[in-house]
Amino acid sequence: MASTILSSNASACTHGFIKASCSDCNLKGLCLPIAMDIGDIDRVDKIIQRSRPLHAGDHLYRTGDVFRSIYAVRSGSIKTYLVDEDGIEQVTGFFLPGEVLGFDGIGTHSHGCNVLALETSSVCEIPFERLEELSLQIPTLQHHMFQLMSKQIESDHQMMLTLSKKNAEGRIATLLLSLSRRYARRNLSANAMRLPMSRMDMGNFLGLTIETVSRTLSRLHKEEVISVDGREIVLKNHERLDELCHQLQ
Amino acid sequence: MASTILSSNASACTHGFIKASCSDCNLKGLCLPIAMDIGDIDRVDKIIQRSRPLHAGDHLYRTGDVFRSIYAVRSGSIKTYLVDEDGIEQVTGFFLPGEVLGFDGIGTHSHGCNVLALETSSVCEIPFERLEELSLQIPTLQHHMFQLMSKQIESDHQMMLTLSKKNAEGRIATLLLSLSRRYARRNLSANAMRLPMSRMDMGNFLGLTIETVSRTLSRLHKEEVISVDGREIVLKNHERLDELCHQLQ
DNA sequence: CGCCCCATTGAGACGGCTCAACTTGCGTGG
DNA sequence: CCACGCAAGTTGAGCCGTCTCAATGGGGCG
Repeated sequence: MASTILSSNASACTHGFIKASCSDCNLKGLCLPIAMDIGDIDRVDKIIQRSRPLHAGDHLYRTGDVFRSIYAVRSGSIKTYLVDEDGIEQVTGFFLPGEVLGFDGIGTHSHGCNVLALETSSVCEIPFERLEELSLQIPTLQHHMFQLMSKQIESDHQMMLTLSKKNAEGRIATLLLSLSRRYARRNLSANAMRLPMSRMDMGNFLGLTIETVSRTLSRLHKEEVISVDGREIVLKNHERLDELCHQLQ
Repeated sequence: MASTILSSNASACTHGFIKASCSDCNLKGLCLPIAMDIGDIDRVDKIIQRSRPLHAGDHLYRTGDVFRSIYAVRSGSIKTYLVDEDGIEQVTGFFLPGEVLGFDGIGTHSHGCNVLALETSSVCEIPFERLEELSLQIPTLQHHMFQLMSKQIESDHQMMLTLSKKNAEGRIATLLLSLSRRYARRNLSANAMRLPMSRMDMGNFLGLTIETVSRTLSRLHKEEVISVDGREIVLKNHERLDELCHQLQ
């Protein structure tokens, strides 16, 4: 509950999408380089388009849409997912405020996945051609773009390890700790949180059925490692969760 | 067998690591942008370091090494893998001639994975700081870098789908078709190939045990979808492999 | 030859999936 | 206001695919 209040405060101050600017944004250390100087921040700020909020279930873009922009999440939460030829879906990531998405599709000029808001969310749209031009002029910005993409690749590789080697408990624990760390980075509680996604989305992302997700959360609750009430989660034993992360198969 | 000869010919003409240059290299359309003009290719060529070949089992770099360069494979084959705190390994990719690796570690300034030659291989080392400088001057080069990283991200996401949703046959079929397409791009046979990796590496990459890999290959052989003789593989029924790729769980 | 590594094959165990029943919360409409 | 339907989540029982453990075969090399 506490975290809900905090996060709606946080979004309140970024929701004013007429006046908002990067230099005022409390997320700027996350999506832009910390070391970037104020003049350069303003140059980036000028190309960014702040649109009205997305509602839960709204698509930001879909597979095959022309690639024009990347996006920074300002408030809410976003999931990205693939749909293959047979309609099989794979959730490929969850994105929280301060995180940047949309790097798929630079290669082919059309987006390679679907992107959807899990709750009311707002994003900053960054037209990619203009960002490229600016990156030619601002070396730290070019470097920052490489960094963001590099981190995405590293985290995708960690996910491959999770999917390939861990059992159900390890996968759930890994996701919970990842969310916890990402909330903490924004000075929100590392322990109490409201999950932005359904059991279905968690299971899909982690390669598990919703029944297994549900059973695993119940077991962790019974063992007092976490406490679960619907989407409200409290992490009660980080050490134990860490151990579970390294559990195999 | 035929493919072995072809590929050793291909490496013969790139192995001359004293005179080799990007403009002579028959892989240049793969690792450098096709549209790049000759003068710019020469500027890239000047910063590239061509070192002596790696032998099977040699590491190109290891987790924690200072990040200085990215690498283009000229001949042979390379695997990248993570090792987590408990020593669990996860193979995160195989790289063939013309493919570029090493994008991990831009963010943290130290490499996030281990990289090892599966057979005698040679690589072009591209010092990253100088590449960044050049990218500021050559817009197509900057764009190409973004494209390469974007494609890496997209293929990692496909891998997440494979690991999360497909059964053993689907995973094997997906890997075989991926290798086949990548050989074909270099004008090698799309059907007959020699696998560069052991069953162990295949299994590790695909989240399967070597026993399951072996059994699955044997079954596909018996059903005449492929023919297997150790590491020599012939794809005999691409359509059936395609079907298997979409098989679930 | 004997050793080691890699691969293959078989038998049994087990984790997560499938199917199914039930609960809970929420929005709609009588 | 309650009845109803619907979506999301929980829980149980049984099944199945892959893992584990173990034995065996073959190729390269000292």
